[in-house]
Amino acid sequence: MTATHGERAYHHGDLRRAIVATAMAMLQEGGDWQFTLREVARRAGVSHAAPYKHFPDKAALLGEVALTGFDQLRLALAATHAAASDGLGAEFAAMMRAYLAFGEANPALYRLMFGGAVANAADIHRDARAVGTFDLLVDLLGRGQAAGLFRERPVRGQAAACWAQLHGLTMLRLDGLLVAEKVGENAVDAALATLGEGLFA
Amino acid sequence: MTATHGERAYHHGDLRRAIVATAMAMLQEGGDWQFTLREVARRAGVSHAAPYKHFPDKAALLGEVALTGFDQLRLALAATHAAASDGLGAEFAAMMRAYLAFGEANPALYRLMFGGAVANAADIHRDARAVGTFDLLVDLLGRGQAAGLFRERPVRGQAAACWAQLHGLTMLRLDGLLVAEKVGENAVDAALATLGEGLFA
DNA sequence: ACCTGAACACCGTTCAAGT
DNA sequence: ACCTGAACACCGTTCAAGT
Repeated sequence: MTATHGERAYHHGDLRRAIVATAMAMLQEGGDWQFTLREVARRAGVSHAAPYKHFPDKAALLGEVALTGFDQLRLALAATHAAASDGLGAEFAAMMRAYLAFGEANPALYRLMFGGAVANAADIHRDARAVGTFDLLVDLLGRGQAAGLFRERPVRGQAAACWAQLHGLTMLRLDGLLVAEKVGENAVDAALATLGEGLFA
Repeated sequence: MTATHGERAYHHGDLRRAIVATAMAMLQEGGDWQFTLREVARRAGVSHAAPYKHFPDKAALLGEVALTGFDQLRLALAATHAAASDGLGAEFAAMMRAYLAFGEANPALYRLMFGGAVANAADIHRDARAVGTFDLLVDLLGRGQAAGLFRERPVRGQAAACWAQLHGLTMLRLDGLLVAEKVGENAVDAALATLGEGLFA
């Protein structure tokens, strides 16, 4: 009411952002990424038709949420870079841990990001916000090779190996397939050790 | 009509199997695993309520289909074992290739198997039909270690590393994230090479 | 024993109409 | 410009009723 003169922008100013935020919140609560567009609208306090003024369809909202997830993942990985002062080996280990921690902390969001249900998955993943995540790996491996820490191999291939290992571990764990009884204790650590033996010079 | 005396077992004998087969066929056609229970019934030539006489709900059918997929995957991997006569190295390479080929040939089915939409994913993946797939890897790595081909490490940890790498590569490729422009040519081969450098003695 | 048809509560999406 | 309410075509699921 202190704004220009009583105008309240109809609803609350930025419904688009509110919808994305609501969807993100719902992903955290239920472990399921299968939220419903109508419930998002309900929780945002608008009619079920309102979201269509901001997104062409549900898949588009899923895509926007996925990109927000990539933003968070990229920032989480970049933070380990900023905090690393014990050398490249420690920085590498911290990045691996940060990736796995993100998947464990955001299971539904992670599934959504890679689940193929988003609109034009190919386009989403070509987006700079998603590609940037991969580039952090490429950069780190490149610096590691220059320092003699990693074997000299095509760096994007090494990055693909790291990414696939991290992604595979994350997904298998979300599916409950890395339980100790089947795969042994500390399967994740063992798998990362094997990856390391292939990377370190 | 040559059967006992004109009785045709009402529909066609084994609706349960027909439903699973129809669902599998639909997975192959559309690249999408989001088939609808009503359409499965339609294509099987029964009412939309009929499947409920054989499955408690849709998730149960998804689970049955997923297990059928694990049967196929396990058989595909076991076939490489039977055909291998050029030593363990070749057998290992053949198994890696067979796994990746399965994912590429059955994208929707593969997504369903690991997508978390099935009923009680944890139970499904504890099923012998699914665990057997992993055991093939464990067995091969065990024989390889005994022969001095692979480094001596806890074999289930090595198997987890292989599985995660294969699973990650399969999923990332299904998502279109391993395109050459971003990750370099032959990213899959490069990633497998890095895995090999961590495994081979 | 196995299947059908109508019914219920829900979706995603569209569109004329409201402010 | 932004949102609502009713409407349409679809789902998953249930249940009395048919053969």
